[in-house]
This record gives sequence, C-alpha cells and structure tokens, in this order.
Amino acid sequence: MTAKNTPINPRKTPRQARSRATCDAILEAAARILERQGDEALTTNLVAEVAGVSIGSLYQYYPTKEAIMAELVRAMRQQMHDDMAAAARAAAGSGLEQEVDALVAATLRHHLRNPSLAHALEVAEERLPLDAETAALKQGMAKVVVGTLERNGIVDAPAIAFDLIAIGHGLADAATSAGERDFDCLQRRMRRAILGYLGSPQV
Amino acid sequence: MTAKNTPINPRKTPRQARSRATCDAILEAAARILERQGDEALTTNLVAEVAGVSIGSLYQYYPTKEAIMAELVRAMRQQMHDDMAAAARAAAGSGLEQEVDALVAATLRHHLRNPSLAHALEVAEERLPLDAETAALKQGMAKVVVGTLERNGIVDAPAIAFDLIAIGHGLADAATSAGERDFDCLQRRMRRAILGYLGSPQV
DNA sequence: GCATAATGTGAGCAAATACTTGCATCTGGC
DNA sequence: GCCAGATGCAAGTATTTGCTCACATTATGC
Repeated sequence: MTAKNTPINPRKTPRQARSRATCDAILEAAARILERQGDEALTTNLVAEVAGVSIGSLYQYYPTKEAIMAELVRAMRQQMHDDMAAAARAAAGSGLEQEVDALVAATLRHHLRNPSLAHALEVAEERLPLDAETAALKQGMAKVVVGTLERNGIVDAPAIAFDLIAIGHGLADAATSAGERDFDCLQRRMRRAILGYLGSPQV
Repeated sequence: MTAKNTPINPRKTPRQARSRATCDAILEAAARILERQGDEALTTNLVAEVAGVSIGSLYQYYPTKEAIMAELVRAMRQQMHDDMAAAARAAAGSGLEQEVDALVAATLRHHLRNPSLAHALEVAEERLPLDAETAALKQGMAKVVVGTLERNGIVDAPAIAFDLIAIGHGLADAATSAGERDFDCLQRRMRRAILGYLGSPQV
C-alpha cells in the first residue's frame, strides 16, 4: 500500500520495475507538449500517445490530468529550490552583491534552460490546488532569499524578499517571453534591479 | 457593411439599436465570469446565460469565443493606455520622480480596480493572436514610458522602459495575487523599485 | 513450469463545448 | 398599419475530452 487513495490531485505512483519507465515517459511527454504547444494542447490522450503508452496505463499512475501537471510543477520547484539553496550556501558570507549574483544566476539558469516550459508550468501552477509539498518548496525558496538578506543585515527581510522575488520573476518572464536568451545581459539587469531596490551604491 | 468578414478573431459588431445592449451584456457577463471563476469557466453557453441572451445572439456578434476575450483585452488596454497617457501628460515637466509617481499611480489604479479580472485578461492575452489594435495600444504604452525617460535625459530609454514595465508588472501582479490592496504601500514599493533601477538617490 | 500479481491495452462512454440553423419576434420608415 | 430587414431565440450537431473497464500480456516467487 503506497498511498493510492484520494483520487483527486495527489498521484498514485507505485513503482516496481518497468512501470517507472512508463511514469517517466508520461511526464516527459507532458513536458514536451507543454513546452511546444502550450497547455491548451495538453490532453491526456495526446500525452499517452506521445509517451508511447496507452491511456489506460496513464490513468493507472495519474488519476487525473491535473495530477500530471502537479507532478511536473513539483519537480520543477524541487530543482529550482535545490539550485537556489546550493547557490546561497556556496556564496554565503561573500557579501551581499556576490550572494545576490549567485541567486540571480540560479534563477536565470532555471528560466533559460527551457523558457517556454518554465513559463507554462508557472501559469499552470496558478490554477492548480498546489499540494503541500510544492507549497513547502516555494516557502523554502523564499526562506533562502530571506536568509541571504538577513545575513547581510537587511531589516524587514521577508517583505523585501517578496518584492525582490516578484521583481526578478517579472523581469525574467518578460525577457524570456520576448525571446531574450543572453544570460550575461539579463544577469546585469537583474542585478541592477535588485541592488537598486536594496539601495546599494550600484555598479 | 461594417467589417464583418474574416470569421476568426476580429469581431463583427454591427450596431443599430438594442443590439448594442446585447453586445454590452455579453462583454459584461464574460468579464464577470472571468473575474469570479477564471478562464476555465468561460464557455460561450455560460456567457450567453449570464448575459441573459441566447447563444444564437452571442454568435451573431462574436464569431468566436476568442473574439469575446480579444474585445475585453482590447478595451482593457485601451483604458490603461489612456490613463497612462493622461497621467504622463499631466505630470510632464515636473521632474523624473513626479512623473514616475504619476505613471505608477495609473498602473496601480488599473491593477487595483479589479485585480482578478486584470490578471485573467493578461493571462488570456498571452494566448490570443493579439490583433493589430491591441498591439498598437501596448506599443503606445511603452512609448509613454520611453517619452517620460527621455524627457528626463535618460539614455537607452527603450531598453530601460522594457525593464521598468516588466518590474512594475511583476510587482503589481505578485502583490495583488497575494491579496494586497493597499494603494499607498504598493506605490512606495513600486517607486523604490523603479527609482532604484534608475539609480536615483532614492527616498 | 506455473500460479499470481503487476502492468499494459484500447475500444468506448458520458459529459462538455463551440458553433449552426431554421424560425419567431421586434422595429422603424413609409 | 405594414412590411422588410434587423435582431433574438434555443434545440440540435459534430467534435473533443477526460476517464473506465474488461481483457491481454508480462514478470516473479516458488
């Protein structure tokens, strides 16, 4: 019994042998569709077809279309959280500007790795019930930023972290949506926006 | 003959007498549904029902569901554009900070008037073909910001305007999505973000 | 080898949805 | 008053979509 009830959005992914491959194929297919055709095209039948799996198999592991999306969102937040936490840890103590750079770089890497998928997942996340695990990951990311600010003596860190995340998100989203792919250029602008908000002397 | 071909997204809204009221009722119903239940709930049948109009009538004026959304988006961009242009005109020559404040206020008024509708329309806009008129309005808004920057001697104004709009959008979106409704508080933070990016001495 | 459980299959169902069509009703100019 | 065109109506169609179910295939412990 590996948690299989509540037929709503939590998935029931028991795994034994080849079934793992089936689950992965489903997730990868869903990601590809989301990336290339957007969430309007994401139908369970298409996902199954692209994954090379029958719909029956799909529904054996994901009780709902939303469960598939939720799993993709969770995986994305997990990776983003881990990247940010690692970046913050590596840069901890090197001073505000260096630490900001590290976090910005992690954020940009995330957005530039697969811009359209990242965007689609963020849009999708809005209308999903947002399971506890994903919510915890988002909170964790905010905590990372708060920690960085506090470590550098910035007061009212939670409120400021909120704004900085919003600003960074807005910039990255607008730029990637416009087709920008230049990491260094975006890095400079993010830095300018964040340090500017913080009132640093700037570069 | 009042432009009625191209059955795709441009609407065919001939108006004579009571038909105007029908069109308005349809748009208002669509806005209410979008605002309260999100775009997933926006079906043509529901729109007609809420508008107190038959689906036949709906399709007489809007050839497509997308046409209704496009019209709502166009109207919203129109209002936003006019507000921003008026604000910029009124504050022109009063110095960078005052002019920024005026533009920020116009933006915030827009977002706070009906946060969920504004957000839904912006999300909807992304996947719509974006007709020429709406595109022109968006360009016009960018021009307003560019003009304000140039008037105050800021170089590379178009690129900076792009970033400032992205930043403002990100902040307003995150805050309203989180339920914030305090105009003054948001105004201060927007100001801080924008003037910070511009490298002004800050408040 | 074989019984048993795990996994895979895909035709098909019920509901929803965008949209059409044929007809009824209203309205304004004469 | 009357009629031609404008407007309104809603049952109905064709399609799509999420999902089920009855059965086939495969893997594994013994």
